[in-house]
Amino acid sequence: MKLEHILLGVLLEHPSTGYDLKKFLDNHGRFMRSNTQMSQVYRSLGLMESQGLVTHTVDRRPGAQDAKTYRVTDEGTAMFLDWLTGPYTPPTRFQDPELTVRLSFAGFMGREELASLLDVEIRTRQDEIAQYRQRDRREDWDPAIAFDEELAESVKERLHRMGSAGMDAHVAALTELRAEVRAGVLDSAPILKGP
Amino acid sequence: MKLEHILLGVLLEHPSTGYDLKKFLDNHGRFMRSNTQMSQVYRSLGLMESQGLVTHTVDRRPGAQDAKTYRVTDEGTAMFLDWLTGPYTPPTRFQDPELTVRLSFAGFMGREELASLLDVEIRTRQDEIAQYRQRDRREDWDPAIAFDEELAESVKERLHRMGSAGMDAHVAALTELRAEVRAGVLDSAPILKGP
DNA sequence: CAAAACCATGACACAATTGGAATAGTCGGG
DNA sequence: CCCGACTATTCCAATTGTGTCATGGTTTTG
Repeated sequence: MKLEHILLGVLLEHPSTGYDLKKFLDNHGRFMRSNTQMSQVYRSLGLMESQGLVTHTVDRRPGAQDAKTYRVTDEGTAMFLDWLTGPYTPPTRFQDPELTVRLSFAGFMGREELASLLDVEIRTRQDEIAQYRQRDRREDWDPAIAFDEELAESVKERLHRMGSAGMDAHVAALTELRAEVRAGVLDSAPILKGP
Repeated sequence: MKLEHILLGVLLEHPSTGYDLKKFLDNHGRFMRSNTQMSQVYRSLGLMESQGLVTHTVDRRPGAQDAKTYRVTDEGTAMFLDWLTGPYTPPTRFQDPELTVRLSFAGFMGREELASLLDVEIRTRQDEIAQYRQRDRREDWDPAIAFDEELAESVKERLHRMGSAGMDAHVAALTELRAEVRAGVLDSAPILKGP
């Protein structure tokens, strides 16, 4: 996951200062990325500005330090959209934030794009489930130092169950979402926007 | 997650070649780390060897490329154990592999160590749950480009539910495991090792 | 009132990691 | 005969991680 993409997406929703972005990453955005430092945010922002992806305007705060509000340029928007709707290669670990990040910016996608993104993910994980359905241990080892085999076995067993259950839940939730989106694609155009 | 630690742990269970390690990371170890490249494995191995954490013996394969079998040295073992039983700082994202990796090597830990590792994780996540129990949206924005608000909302809603449910399941599973381990601590010493 | 926490930016630096491509050769199977 | 598995290694650019230093105002809270 590139920090760049996250930042662009957030800035597209509303222009912010570096500090705001950092706060976002610590709160709402905490599922997108672990442990982001201030310096990373500022560095990334500076870099992106030098590449013409964002610009800033100075926000004078009388008595306090000036704040810089960043917004995305047209090139930045293009680059973000290219990434967002571009090819998605599911990471090995389904828990990795790749998909979550993209889904967080679903508002910038078309429904078909979203649907096909979900399809790719779901297919991938279903294949994995099929492939690794049965817990395939590898028995043969001889650890060189003290090793509590009983403990190791029971922890691994549970880890495996946690993983499987997690993957199942993941697929189930995405499948539901996909169904919703598919339904939306078919009859959302004529649907009115609510009360 | 340092690749180094994973590699040391795996090598402690049984000596392997770089190629074997890569295969492990793609199969059994796929929950520990995404998309590991050959080059990373070999580089890491080389580095560790230069630091005296591992050594290799050449495994001559007549006609084909020699294979190098790596094993962990005493320093390597010490360093691994230091890390494994050392302080654990839960990452922001509970889905991050930090804990999984440590748990995968539970066989090298004592039961008390394992129990306290679990305690740290469980406490951390419970606090997070308490803190972010209610979905706190941030309504105020004005996206600069086309934005499907309805879609965004429904995806975010589901993402949030997936996250919460995942976290709950995580905590529940770890709590069960902890209970097992605690029970084990109390009456495992006198327990006999089986038939 | 004093300490802590929040608001705000940004340079600099080094280590470490990532992701990818390129290179080279054997062996077994279809 | 071609392809995939097996085995190893090197190089590079780009990112990340982490941390430090520097600066100084405002708000909350004990």
